Amino acid sequence: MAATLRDVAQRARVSTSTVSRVLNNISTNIPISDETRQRVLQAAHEVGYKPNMAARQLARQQSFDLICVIVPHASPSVLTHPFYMSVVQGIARTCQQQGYAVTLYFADTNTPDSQTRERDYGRILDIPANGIILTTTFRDEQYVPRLLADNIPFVHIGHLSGDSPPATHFVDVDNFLGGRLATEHLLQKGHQDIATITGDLTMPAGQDRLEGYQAAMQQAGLPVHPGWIVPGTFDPDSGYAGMQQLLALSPRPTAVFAASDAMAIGAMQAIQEAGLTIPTDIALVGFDDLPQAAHTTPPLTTVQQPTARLGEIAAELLLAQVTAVPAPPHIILQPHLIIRDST
Amino acid sequence: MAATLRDVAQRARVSTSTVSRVLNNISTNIPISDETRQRVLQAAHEVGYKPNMAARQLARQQSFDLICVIVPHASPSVLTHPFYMSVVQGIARTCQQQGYAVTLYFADTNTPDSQTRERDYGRILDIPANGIILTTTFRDEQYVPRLLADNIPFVHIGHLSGDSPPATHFVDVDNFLGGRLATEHLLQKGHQDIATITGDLTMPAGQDRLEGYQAAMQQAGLPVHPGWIVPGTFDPDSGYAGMQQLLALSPRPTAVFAASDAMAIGAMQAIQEAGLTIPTDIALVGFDDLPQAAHTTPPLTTVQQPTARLGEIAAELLLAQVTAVPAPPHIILQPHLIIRDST
DNA sequence: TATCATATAGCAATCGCTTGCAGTGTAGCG
DNA sequence: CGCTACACTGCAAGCGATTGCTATATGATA
Repeated sequence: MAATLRDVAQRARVSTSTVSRVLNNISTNIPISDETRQRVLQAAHEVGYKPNMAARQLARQQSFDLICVIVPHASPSVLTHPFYMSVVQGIARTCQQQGYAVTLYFADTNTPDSQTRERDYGRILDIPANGIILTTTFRDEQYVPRLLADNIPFVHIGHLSGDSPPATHFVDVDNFLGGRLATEHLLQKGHQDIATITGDLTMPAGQDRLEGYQAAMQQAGLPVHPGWIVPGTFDPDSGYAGMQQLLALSPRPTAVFAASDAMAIGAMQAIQEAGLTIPTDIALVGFDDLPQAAHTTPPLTTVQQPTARLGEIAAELLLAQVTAVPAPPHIILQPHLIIRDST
Repeated sequence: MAATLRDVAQRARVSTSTVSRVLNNISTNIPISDETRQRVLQAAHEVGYKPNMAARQLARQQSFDLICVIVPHASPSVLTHPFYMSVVQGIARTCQQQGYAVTLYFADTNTPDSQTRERDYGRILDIPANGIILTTTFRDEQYVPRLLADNIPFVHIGHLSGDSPPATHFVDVDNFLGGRLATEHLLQKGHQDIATITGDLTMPAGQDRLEGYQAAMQQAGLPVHPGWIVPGTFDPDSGYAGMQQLLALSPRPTAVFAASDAMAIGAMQAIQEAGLTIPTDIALVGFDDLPQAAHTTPPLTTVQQPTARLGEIAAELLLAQVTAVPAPPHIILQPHLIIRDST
């Protein structure tokens, strides 16, 4: 229903060529009289002309390659965003280098009813993208089969839970290893009574980090007091609450592994409010290496995820798929420990 | 040079229609023999076929509307990102609601030579966007005149320095007011010896916040000791360094207004390392209300910018422009003070 | 007055893909 | 054996904008 060049041309009583030339300002060296120009501009404005980008691209022989990144549009948990920003930046850098533009689609994760999902999925398909990157913590089991069926290239950052023979291309970090590294570091510091505040256990990342913790404890031959595993949600508030719960315990654990920096920061607050000091009274390890982790008091020991690299690799895998270049179906990145003063 | 449908068709010895139908899988209910399907798939793979999205969009009569957001690709200052993330989210929400997709272009701000700029500008124009949003702290005086000349709809978040009769559409927050609010709050708390760590003074935001501080001091009839204005860069390290500089002063200021939360956090570190406490020894106000500001010890009093709103309004102004709907050329948003425990 | 340069504007082909409709071959049915 | 039905495949007309080339005024010049 949108007005086309022809509509404008008819209204201005000129040809479409003329309209095109006017609207593109001074594209060629063909001169156009001021009077005609005004008439065209006027007409274009009157019919509310908006160029059809697809047609323009086609005619101009410009290529136009887009990668669509699906990110969660979660209003509350703002603190988790540096992760996405960094991943997106990694994706964008790689894509831009190869001449692809990147579009972000914020999918509604707050109301995960199937209707909303359906709407989001439709809108995503309306985006003329060559490929799609699904970001982590996206419980999109609903999307995956359809993308597969629709034959649309995509890769997933983070992998699906029960996806043992992985049908999809993905890149992920080894969260299990991360949890183990954090715990082993605490063990090396001589701690035995090590508690953990877990992430969202419905997500593989949360689950895997917990299992890493458990594996390290078990390997050290140490028992895990049942009260030492307190569930969190990755958010600072849950870290705060979880820590208060741990502080009430007796004997009190001497060290805590928080499955996210956000929770670690919340935990710090709780510890300091209780008049205890870090790391003397309680040692603390986080996970993520958020930018602010280096600027807490004391600076936080944490497990660093190569977030930008995650994005870069996701983009590389996807572009390989899009251009039919052989590439491994999935890659798992190793996190590593950043030792600061909280342990 | 890319392979087209016709190339595939010739290779597979079928018509383009058949190829199209195969590649779109099961689009219509027209059946295709398995043998043909295989042959087509094979051929497509061999010539490395990649669909031309523009042509597809055009033929399918799908509209395809894009808004391009230019954001700085600054490797070092990761801490400033929550701002952009929030702004982008505001933009995306609004755009998506109106059926526009959003693409991010990370422009290189690290090497601001004109060659890089030129390359970036060209690439941006290659993106088939209906309009462009330039984010703040972008010193893009180079872009603006060209966008104007090329007749491309755009709005700027934050305004250009010497742009008194504003030629461009923009949305901004009142940084001057923000600086004044912060300082006045400190004055109300009874402080007289108030120092400030400024932002990057080459940016309007940095300059305006400083002027707000100065205005408040002057209005209170208080002198500003020359050493009390220490220059920073918005980054935490500069806050740390700036604070050390202030701590060495005697008499020492009793309150500090840091022109960004990031710097405030750096300053906190310096204060606590010096064995002083906040707010008893030194009161501290930040600017931005980063997510982590609520989780520092003590929680940081700060000036909140309506970042998401900034993005929303930028998008609204742009879409109005794109669709030729009348709208004000620019809007200025009011920041407000969030009082926590650091004052 | 004839010729020619110049300024404007239009014609029509083209970009690569989709899709309604028509065409062909084969099998099944009476 | 003739005819209908079905399974496939191809033809060709668009989709909306761009642009090289041609056509028409208009005035200047010889």
